[in-house]
Order: sequence, then structure tokens, then C-alpha cells
Amino acid sequence: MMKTTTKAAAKKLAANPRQGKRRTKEPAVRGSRTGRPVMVLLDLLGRRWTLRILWELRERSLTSRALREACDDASPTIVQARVVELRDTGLLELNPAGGYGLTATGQELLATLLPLHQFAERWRRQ
Amino acid sequence: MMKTTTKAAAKKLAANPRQGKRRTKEPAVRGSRTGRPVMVLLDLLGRRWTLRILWELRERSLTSRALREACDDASPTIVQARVVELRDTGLLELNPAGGYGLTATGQELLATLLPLHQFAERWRRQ
DNA sequence: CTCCTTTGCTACAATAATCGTAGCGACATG
DNA sequence: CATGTCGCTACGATTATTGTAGCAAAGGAG
Repeated sequence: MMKTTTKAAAKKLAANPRQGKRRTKEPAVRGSRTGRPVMVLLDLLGRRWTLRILWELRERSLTSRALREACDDASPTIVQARVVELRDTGLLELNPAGGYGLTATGQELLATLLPLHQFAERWRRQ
Repeated sequence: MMKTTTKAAAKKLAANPRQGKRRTKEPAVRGSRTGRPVMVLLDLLGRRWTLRILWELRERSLTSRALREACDDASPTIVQARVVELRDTGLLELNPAGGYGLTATGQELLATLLPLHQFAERWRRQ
């Protein structure tokens, strides 16, 4: 019934090594079959919690748990799934010292999203 | 199980008057209980097809069907639901002459999203 | 006034995505 | 060893999204 799907973000990981290196399999982004970068990006950002996660990491790194709390205590399942996607697409990374943070590319993206803050304020006042 | 929900975008509309004026009920946006404008906005945009719909309307109005086709033939159910949300939040409107188009506010929002196009291009090349 | 097409919109069952709660193994500290 | 945190997963329950059909209200052509 679906046209294309992220076959299943991540299948199974052997065990639980404190830090699991991201394996490079499934594209992680379903992306409107055209493959046009913008569409792929819009699709990626248009998934629940993705924008929020990026936003919460805009000026600091957060541990997996802190990140969940920052996102209104979102389900660990989905936050983890989003983190995997964002890592696979090179926007986010797990710091060697621990905690998640934006990559250089991720910060570039966030820079283009920052104006949303101002817009939101104007928007609120109709 | 849910913390907050869009009780059900729209229940039932009496009949099918060619153009149904949006009724003002449910907030339409669940928005991370904090109520902070940015969060509400991120939540709204973080729903499937929302960003895409706005994007497709960036430089032209489209009829409901044309809009669906532009969005990779997304399900009419979901496109309609998103359109309702976007109308309720004043970002999109149904032109008297027919077809959906961005409101002034909607265009403001889109203006802040346009840079995503350039980013996406850079992003593609890693 | 019919026939025909388009428009905005809905119903419905099936499927996929998301949610909550619980918990694992690895590692560090006391 | 006992305790705590870390990144991460399992799994049943609940929503959200998908596809397919189709309705009623205009509008146009004949």
C-alpha cells in the first residue's frame, strides 16, 4: 500500500556496546522518489520530532536521555529512530565524550532554521 | 497514552458545499504543552506532508487535486487534514476563485524556508 | 434543462508510524 | 560488589497515514 518506505529504520544491533557506530544500510530517507535534495530534506524534516530534536541541540549537546526530556519526554523509541536517521544523513553525531551534538552540516541547517523563531513570534500575534 | 492530541482534525461536515468555510474549533496544533510559539510551529511543520504542501504552493496556487498530485499523489485524507490545519493556523487559504494558496503569513513563513533549497544542494554533496 | 466535468471534501478498511513502559549490557564511581 | 548513567532495544497499545471509492455542489456545453 505504501509507495516507498524506510524499510525499517534499524533492524537489530548485536548487543549494546556503549556506543554503536552507525552502520551504513538503508538510505534512512524515503524521499519523494524524485530524489531531488530539497524533497528528500523536506521529507526528513517532516517526521515527528526531527525538527524539534535539531532545535533542542542548537546551542548545546545533550545525552540521549537529556534529549528525550528536552523533547517533552518523547518516546525513546522514536527519538532513537530519529537520531539514527539524523546520524545517517550526517546532520548529527555522537560525541566521543558522550552526548549528541550537531555536525558542521547540521549547524548549517540549523542556521537556516533559526529565523523560524522570529516568525513564530509574529505568527502568534495573528 | 497520548499526552495531547488533535482530538480529530475534523469530525463531520454537514454536506459538501463546494467550499466549506473553516470552522474554528480544536486548536489544530497539539504543540508541546509549553505553548511556546516556536515549539507549536515546529510541531505543526513536523507532520508528514506539511512542509511539502507549503513548498509546493510557494509560487502558485493549486486546486486540491493538483496539490495532491504535486505531493507525489499523497492520500487525499492526509492532504485534506493538513490543509485544514494550515487553514486554521492562517498559513493557507482557499481562494474565492478556487484553489489553495498561501496567505500573507504563509508566504512569510515560506520566505524563511526558502534557504533550505540551497542547503539541500550543499548537503547532497556531503 | 440534461449530460458531463471539475472542485472541495469524506468514508472506510488496511498498514505503518508512534507511544509508554520496561529493561538490557557496558562502563564508571565509591 | 552496589549504585548510577550511558546508549540503546523489546514489545504491546494506540494513532497516524495510506489507498481506493465516491458524494454533493457548481460550471460549461449542447
